[in-house]
Amino acid sequence: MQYKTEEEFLKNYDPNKFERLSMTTDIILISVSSSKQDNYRKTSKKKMSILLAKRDDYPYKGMWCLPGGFLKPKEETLEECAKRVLKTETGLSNIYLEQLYTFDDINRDPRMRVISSSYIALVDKNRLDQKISNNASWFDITLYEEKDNSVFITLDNGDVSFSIELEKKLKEKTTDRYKFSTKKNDYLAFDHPIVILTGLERLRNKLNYTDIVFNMMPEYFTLGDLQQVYEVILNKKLLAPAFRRIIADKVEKTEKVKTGEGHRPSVLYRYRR
Amino acid sequence: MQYKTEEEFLKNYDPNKFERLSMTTDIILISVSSSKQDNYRKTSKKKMSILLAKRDDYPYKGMWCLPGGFLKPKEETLEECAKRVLKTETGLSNIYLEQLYTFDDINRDPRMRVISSSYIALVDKNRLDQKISNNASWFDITLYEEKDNSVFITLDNGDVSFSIELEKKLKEKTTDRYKFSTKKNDYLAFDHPIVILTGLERLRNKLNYTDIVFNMMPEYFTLGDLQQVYEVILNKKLLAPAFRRIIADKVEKTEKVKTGEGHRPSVLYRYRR
DNA sequence: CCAATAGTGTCTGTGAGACAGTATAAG
DNA sequence: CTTATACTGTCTCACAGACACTATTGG
Repeated sequence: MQYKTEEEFLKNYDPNKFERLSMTTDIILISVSSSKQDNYRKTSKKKMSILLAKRDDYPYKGMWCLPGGFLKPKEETLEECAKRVLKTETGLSNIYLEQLYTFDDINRDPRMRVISSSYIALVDKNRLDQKISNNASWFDITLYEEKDNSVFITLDNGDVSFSIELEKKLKEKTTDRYKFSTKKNDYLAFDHPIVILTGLERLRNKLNYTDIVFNMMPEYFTLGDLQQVYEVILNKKLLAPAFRRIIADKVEKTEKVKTGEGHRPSVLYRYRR
Repeated sequence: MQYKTEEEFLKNYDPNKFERLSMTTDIILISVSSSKQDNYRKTSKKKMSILLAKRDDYPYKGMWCLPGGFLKPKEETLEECAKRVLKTETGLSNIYLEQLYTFDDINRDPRMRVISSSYIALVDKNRLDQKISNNASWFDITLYEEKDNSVFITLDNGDVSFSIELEKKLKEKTTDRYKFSTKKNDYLAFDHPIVILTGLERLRNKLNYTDIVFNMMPEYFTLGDLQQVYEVILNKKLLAPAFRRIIADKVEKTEKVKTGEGHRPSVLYRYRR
């Protein structure tokens, strides 16, 4: 049928012309936590952690998954959907959010075709430690990569601890994009191991050329703390002088000082916007 | 209702539990073209171009848009959908493809809620110059950015030429992600000006830390050609010695030579995988 | 020979890696 | 005074920017 005007066309448009599907968002909420050491002099060790929720219904009942939810197509954008989920899980609404990737394997959800846009969210854990919803829990996450492209994710929430094995291969010779496939996983639902790995990889990359890290920091922090956050995300030790040179113009010194650590006090800095 | 097993749950699952929507893919097919100069001695000037299709139906009838199509949820992934579209438009099926971003403004399509995952595709234009479908056309694209964050896109297919004005602002203080908004546009359908800009930005970034550029090159090329491709994408002049140092280990010299240019012949190189 | 690009040699400045050294609190 | 971290000075090396220089072709 031919219409004369766009208005007329739209009035007669049948939205069922193309088959439809459901969409969800999955959120990788990342934070860095400190744990006190036994030796009173030593600084606290930092660990990266992500929030996981326990599935209390099928599919993947009893397994852990990234917080997420179905999109309400008439009402919200994907980012708004992600914000809604974050609000439910953490009580907070001003959390850094960034779209990561849209995962769309045909059988990634056994119920039906569901395409999921994943988001990275970064937060300073101290902002919400008591508020998270009771089906969710923080897991310390450790990556270990072998030379043969095996990748191991270890997750530990102090109560449960488990490992997942993935394989990493270059998708094209001419790109940086990796294709991950899960080799051994009895604990994480859906394609979430791959989502998590993709998210951590993005975070690692962005650390070097953005100020993204300050979304995970409190207002006042020492350069030692900041360096430890870098180290735990990049999974390698950095040298203090070089690190300080690099971030020098991103931070500003304050009058405050952090004392009581059993050694020389550390000046508190602030993010310079 | 409670089910005992996942199998039982799935058998009784109602896919209409969550409201559904349509998805599309949009493809930014990018290539670099040469145009002969009047002076026989001069090397050909290179331009970046993208493929646009003319809309022959509402909405946006008569305007230009990125090639794209609706996803068939039961049959294909987004990438397969993009490949299908590319095959129709160019006749080729082995084109570099990479997911860019999922655009999801609620009213981005006047017909109904449509979420679109955009893909970047790179090709050597010589591979397909005669094959493209007849509703599509290559447009040379030029970006011009003013200090006040205005961005101008100029598109020219030799027949039509038009400009679009956008505004660019940082989405968050702590990220590199820009938010674009269209200020003046009478020629490009949907949110495609923003999609294009996002795509070109991604391409520019990736040029520096991947081998992505070789997807746009023929098998044999001179370093001068390669440098010109870099220059047209980065929109700035490069110095030959520095450029050659940087790409030295990505390419390998061949026995072939390009002659007949009115000046010293140039050695042909090949991508070193 | 001329014009234009191809390709190389080398100086210089910047900035990261490395390491040694000084500073300072708690106990 | 010891221990552990905070913080700084400085050497070196790698490498990008810059520029000058040589090489080679078609006309």
